[in-house]
Amino acid sequence: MVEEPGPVQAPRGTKDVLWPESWRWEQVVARFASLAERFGFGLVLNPMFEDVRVFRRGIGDDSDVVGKEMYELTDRGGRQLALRPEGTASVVRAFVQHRPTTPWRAWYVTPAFRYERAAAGRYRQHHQVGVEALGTDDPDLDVEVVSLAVAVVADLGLEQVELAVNSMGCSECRPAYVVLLLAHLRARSDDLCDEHRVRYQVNPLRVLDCKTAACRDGTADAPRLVDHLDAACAAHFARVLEGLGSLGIPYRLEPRLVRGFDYYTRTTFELAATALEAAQNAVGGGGRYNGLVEQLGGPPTPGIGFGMGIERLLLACDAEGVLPAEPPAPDVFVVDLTGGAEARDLVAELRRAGLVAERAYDGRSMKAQLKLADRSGAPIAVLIGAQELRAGQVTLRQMGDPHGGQAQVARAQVVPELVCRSHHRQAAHGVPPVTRSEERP
RNA sequence: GUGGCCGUAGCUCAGUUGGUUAGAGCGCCAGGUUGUGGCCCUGGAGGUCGGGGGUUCAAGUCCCCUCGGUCACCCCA
Repeated sequence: MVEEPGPVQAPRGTKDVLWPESWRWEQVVARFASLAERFGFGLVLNPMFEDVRVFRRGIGDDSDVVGKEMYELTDRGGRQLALRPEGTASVVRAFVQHRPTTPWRAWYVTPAFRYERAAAGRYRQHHQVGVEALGTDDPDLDVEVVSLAVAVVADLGLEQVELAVNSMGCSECRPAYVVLLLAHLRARSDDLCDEHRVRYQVNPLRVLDCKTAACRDGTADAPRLVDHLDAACAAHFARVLEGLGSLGIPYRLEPRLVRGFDYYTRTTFELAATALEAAQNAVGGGGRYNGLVEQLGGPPTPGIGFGMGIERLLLACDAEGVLPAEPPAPDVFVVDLTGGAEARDLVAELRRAGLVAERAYDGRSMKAQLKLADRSGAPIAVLIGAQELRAGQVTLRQMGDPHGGQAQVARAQVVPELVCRSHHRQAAHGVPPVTRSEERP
């Protein structure tokens, strides 16, 4: 086997996220964690690969994700494994295995792997944050879960996001509806798009979701699932919509919304970023899955959850010009003209005192070091030259000040002085300093 | 997985009907200023022209394959 020469690059559909772009990822995860925990969800960590049956039984063998997009592998012990293509099935598997007391609310952040043609906003390894809530069918919980998803996008600063909701019914009422739908599709099959004209029986619900003009037309007067829910599902859905209305959450009732996983029952929803031009504008989606726990070998247990794609959330932020990469600047930059030992010791002291301290290396010229200090964004530079060293002092230089204000400070006073200045600056920016007892008269 | 478009410096891009040592801006490094950043000036480093094969006296340019990106379909985050 002869290897290709030249550098090796990240596999197709994967990417490296470098600083400062990765700072935005930290923001998304931190803000999501904060909100989810405010809603009572606790972090759950799952393996990135599972027994392949977790996904076959959970998501459904006929779904595209399981049928043709899974990364499957056999390990050295002959186990049939798969990289997780989404989050829910693994979390539910963990629920069945550990049986935490219900209602059990868990949030997660995880990579997800799907073998598909890569494009903007569509990766072979993407990343999701999400939640799952198991143990109650109360429609008020549906409202909480949807409102959490809406709160997350709002917290990022996104405004152009639309919420679509639907009800998929349940195993009682959906089959009867599918019969009605099939009858309609059979009668109108000539009007459907090329693919669905011959394949509408395979997954009739999916035809409703088809974007082609033909299928749109051919299903315009098709029976709607929301009109054929049984009494219990209809009451549940009505309560969900009432709750959304009561909380002032705008939504669009979307009877054609059909999601790709087989486990959904009753409430389903999707968040679409309308600022995104590309087809990949779904930033999140989820719904209820009242039969999933049983399918994975647990007791009958209702559940609901959603997942959101970090890459797509960030693309949407780009499109709306929110959440720019603005990692905080260091508190101080140490410029040392005496060989570097002074900088070495001072940054160590400053960091022990809790400040973010930077410095230059390789004995660069003062001009070069100040240039780095400027670029770092640090508000203050500490200058240490031969004069300062002799006098036991340092020079504090105000960066960003066109007049370049400078002051001499005794070497022994540098750390407390800079800690003090840092606290004042944070207070001025509305960030509570670590200690503020001195502000009480 | 199917079809279209695109791959030239770290980034954004020029590069004529194939024709000498492949360019610009920004960024980076150094100097102008033997202790002062941003602005300016000068200089410098940096390129397997995505990779491989072919056509040709000659390929960044044409052809084939391949890898990657991207758009549509599909599917979804």
